Amino acid sequence: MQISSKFTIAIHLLAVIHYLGEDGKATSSVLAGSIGVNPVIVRNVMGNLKEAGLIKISQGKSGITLSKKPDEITFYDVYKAVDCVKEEGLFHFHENPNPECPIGRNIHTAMDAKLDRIQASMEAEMRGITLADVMTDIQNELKKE
Amino acid sequence: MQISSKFTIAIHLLAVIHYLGEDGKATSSVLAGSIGVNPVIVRNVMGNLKEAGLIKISQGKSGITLSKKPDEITFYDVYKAVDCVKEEGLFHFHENPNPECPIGRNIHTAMDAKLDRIQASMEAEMRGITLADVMTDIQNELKKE
DNA sequence: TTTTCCTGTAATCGCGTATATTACAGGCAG
DNA sequence: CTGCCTGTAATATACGCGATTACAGGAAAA
Repeated sequence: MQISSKFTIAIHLLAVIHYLGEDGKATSSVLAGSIGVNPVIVRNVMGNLKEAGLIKISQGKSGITLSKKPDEITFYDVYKAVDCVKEEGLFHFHENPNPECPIGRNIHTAMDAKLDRIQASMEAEMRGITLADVMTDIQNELKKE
Repeated sequence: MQISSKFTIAIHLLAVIHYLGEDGKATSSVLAGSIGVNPVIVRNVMGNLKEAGLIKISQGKSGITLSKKPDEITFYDVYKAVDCVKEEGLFHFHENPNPECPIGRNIHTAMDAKLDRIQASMEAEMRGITLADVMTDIQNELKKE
């Protein structure tokens, strides 16, 4: 099991948009070229990011730009925007525990809060990492070249 | 995307085994009945838990027992035992970023450590929760009935 | 030792989800 | 107006999860 690549695609997307800057020629085809996936996937992810208010899209001979500064865009924002993990939560609970069994009819109550805590801890870590951190690391790599 | 129910099945399994106790008639069929899944799934999960040294299995007219005390079995132990999340990590990275693009050829380096940190934070939380915590909550629920 | 039940495991099936791909309608910029 | 781009639907393919059947082998109990 893995979290859909839509998440890393979205971060990559934002990084390229920021790198190209205001006047940049960021289109779904250009972005798809850098990321190595189909342009339609990029357009879908772009749609998610737009709904979440992270980017601005203009049509025609366009130009896609960030709506916020890189240090205001957290991994959590992106993760929520692309909706990789559904409402039911990160953990798939087996659905038919036996209510005739003392464990079966209480296992859900006993575990739900604990699973939520685990997921919350992951999401908290995500709130502490921003697009700016990624850009810094990329620029450090580029200097080495 | 969700983490396979093998994880919650495994916890449920351990809870029933502990509840039935040493002389308990815990077999894959009995366990499957409480959990509400196919016995073969239970046997596979049992195999994982056995490899990880969490339970002892004897064949014939059997009896499955815990190898450790409930407060020595953490969620992390179980999660690792059932191998829900593969070696490549929790996040699925898009596989073909373009090396001709300055972002494309550095995005992996820039993100890997960050993704690991997120996963590590989740796993750390898991180390702090044990089977004993689950048993306590279940017993509290049973008292209410 | 024989019987009986249980585990271990392979093979197959159905289903849902991820990603790719094609196609086309609609919108904005030049 | 024209050309390029986005938005989105429809479809195809691949893969993983869980269900199910089937059977070989082993250990306990008689």
